[in-house]
Amino acid sequence: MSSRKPSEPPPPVSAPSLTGPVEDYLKAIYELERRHGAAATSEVAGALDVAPASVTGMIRRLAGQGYLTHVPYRGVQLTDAGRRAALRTIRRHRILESYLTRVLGFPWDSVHAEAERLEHAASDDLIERMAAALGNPTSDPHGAPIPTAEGTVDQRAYRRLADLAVGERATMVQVSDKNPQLLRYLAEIALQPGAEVTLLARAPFDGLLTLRVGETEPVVGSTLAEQVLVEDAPTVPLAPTHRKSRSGSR
Amino acid sequence: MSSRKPSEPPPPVSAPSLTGPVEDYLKAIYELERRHGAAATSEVAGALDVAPASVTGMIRRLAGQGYLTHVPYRGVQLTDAGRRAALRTIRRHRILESYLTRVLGFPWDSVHAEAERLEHAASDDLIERMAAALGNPTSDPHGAPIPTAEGTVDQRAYRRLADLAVGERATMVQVSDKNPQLLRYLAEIALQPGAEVTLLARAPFDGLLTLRVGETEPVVGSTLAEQVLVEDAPTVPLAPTHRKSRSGSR
DNA sequence: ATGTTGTTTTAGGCTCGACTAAACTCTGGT
DNA sequence: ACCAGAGTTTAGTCGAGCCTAAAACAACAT
Repeated sequence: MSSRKPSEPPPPVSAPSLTGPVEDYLKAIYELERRHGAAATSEVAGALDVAPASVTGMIRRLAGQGYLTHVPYRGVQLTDAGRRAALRTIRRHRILESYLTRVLGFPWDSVHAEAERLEHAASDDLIERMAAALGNPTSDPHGAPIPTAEGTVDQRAYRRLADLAVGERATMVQVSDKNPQLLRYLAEIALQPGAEVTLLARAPFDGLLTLRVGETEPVVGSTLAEQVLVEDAPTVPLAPTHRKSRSGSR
Repeated sequence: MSSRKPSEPPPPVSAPSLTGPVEDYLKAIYELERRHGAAATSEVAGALDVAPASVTGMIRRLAGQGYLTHVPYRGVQLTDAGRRAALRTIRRHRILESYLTRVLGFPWDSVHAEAERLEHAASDDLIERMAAALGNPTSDPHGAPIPTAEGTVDQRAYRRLADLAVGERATMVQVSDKNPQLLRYLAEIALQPGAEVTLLARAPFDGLLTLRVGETEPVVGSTLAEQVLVEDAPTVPLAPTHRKSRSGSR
C-alpha cells in the first residue's frame, strides 16, 4: 500500500503520515522534555525500551527531517513541527483510551497497550468521530488532558498525593496510564479521577499514608502516592463544580 | 515495544502475532485460492500491488514457517495454519468495517481502507467487544460473510446481477468492498445488501441493464452488474406485478 | 522439435529500525 | 587539574520487506 518507488526520494515536505516508531519517539521526547527541559539519549532509550545507540541513529534522522534539534552529547529538543506531531499522536492515544473504556467497556488498566497500537493506524477521521461520540472529552480515563486538534493542551501542574499535609483533603485528578498493576489497585480502592481523598495519617517510616476515600481508609505506599496527582478539593463541598468536566464517570 | 533481542531467534512455533505485511499476503492468497484453486505469484503481486519478485521472497519465508506450500512455478496453497491466520484477519477486517459503519457512521465506501490498517493493530479482545456490541453480525456492510472466531465461514456462492434473466427478481446480497466509486454509486441507486432488484431489460449492445430498485429504474453497465451478487428473492412476492416476458434463462 | 512468449525465480541492492562493541566526551570527585 | 565512570556516539551487522535486472522455466504454436 504505502510502497514508494525508489525513484522518488523521501517525499520532500509533504510527509503527512509518520511511521509508528517515529511517532513513538516524538511522543516520548515530548513527555521527557516537559519534565526536565530536554530529553537525554538514555532517557529516550529507557522510555522506548531500545538501545541508546538506536536512539542516536533515529535522532539524527528526525533532526534531518526538521522534527527536532540535537546538540551532540547535550540532548534533544522538539521543533514546532515535532511538537505538533507529538501532540497529534498524544491526542489520538488519549481519545482512543477514552473511547475504549467509556464506549467499549475496557478496564482502565488495559487500554494503554491497545491505544499504543491503534494510535498509529487510526485515521484522523476515525479519531474525530470517536471524540464526537464521547462529546469531545478534555481528559482521558486516567485524567490526562487531551490536546485539541489544533495542538493546544492544558498544561496545569498538579500536586502529588504524597505531598499533601496530614488532614488535607483533595480531589484525585490524574495518574500515569502505563502501569496496569497500579491502575488495578487504584480502581480497587476507588481512587480514580474525580474521587475525593483525605490524607489521614503519615507513618513515621517507609512513607506509608493512610487515606480516606469514600467509606474506606486504605493505606498506601510512597511509590503510589508519588504517582497520583491531586488538586485542591472544591472549597464549597457539594456545590455545582465549574471545573472542566473531569471524566470521573464510567 | 515488540523488540526482540537477537539472542532469541525467530520464536519457534508460538508466533501468535504476524506482521502486517504477512497478514496481507495470507489474506490475499486465501481470496485468490478460493476463486481459482491456487494462487499464482503474479496474482498475489497484483493483489498486493507489489513486484512479483517480492512475492517469491515472501512466499519462501511463509512456506518455511508452515503457512503455505509452494511448488516452484506452480503456485501456492495455504496450509491449515495459513488458512486459520487468513480467516482471523478477514474476521477482524469485516467486524471493523461493520463497526465503523454501523456504530461510528462511516460511509460504506470508506471503511475498507480504514479497516485495512486497523486489522493489523486491533487485539482479539477489541474485535470481540466490537462484535458483541453489534450483536455478533454474520455479514459485513458489503454483504461479505464474517468468519467465526473458530474459523468457519459461510461459503455460499451467489449469482451475479449480470446473470439474471429479464423479468427476474432477486435480493442484492454482496459486493466487493474495494471500489469506493462503485460503492458510492450503488448507495446512490439504493442497491445495497437486502435491496430487492428486478431486471427490467437488457440492451442489445454494451450489456446495459435496466433495473428496478424500489421506486427508481436505474440503468447500469455490465462491469457493475458483474460485481454485484444476488440471491433469489423470497418466493412470497408482494403483489401481482406486470411480469410480461418470460424469457429463457441461460 | 524448437522457438517464442509470458511467468517465475535468482541475484544483488536499498531503507528502516533495531542490535553489539568500541571509541569518544562530559562531569564530578579528589 | 586530572581522571574515572557514566553517558553518548560511531562503526559495523542484521532482518524484514521492498525494488530492478537478468536468468530460468513452462507451455504453446509452429
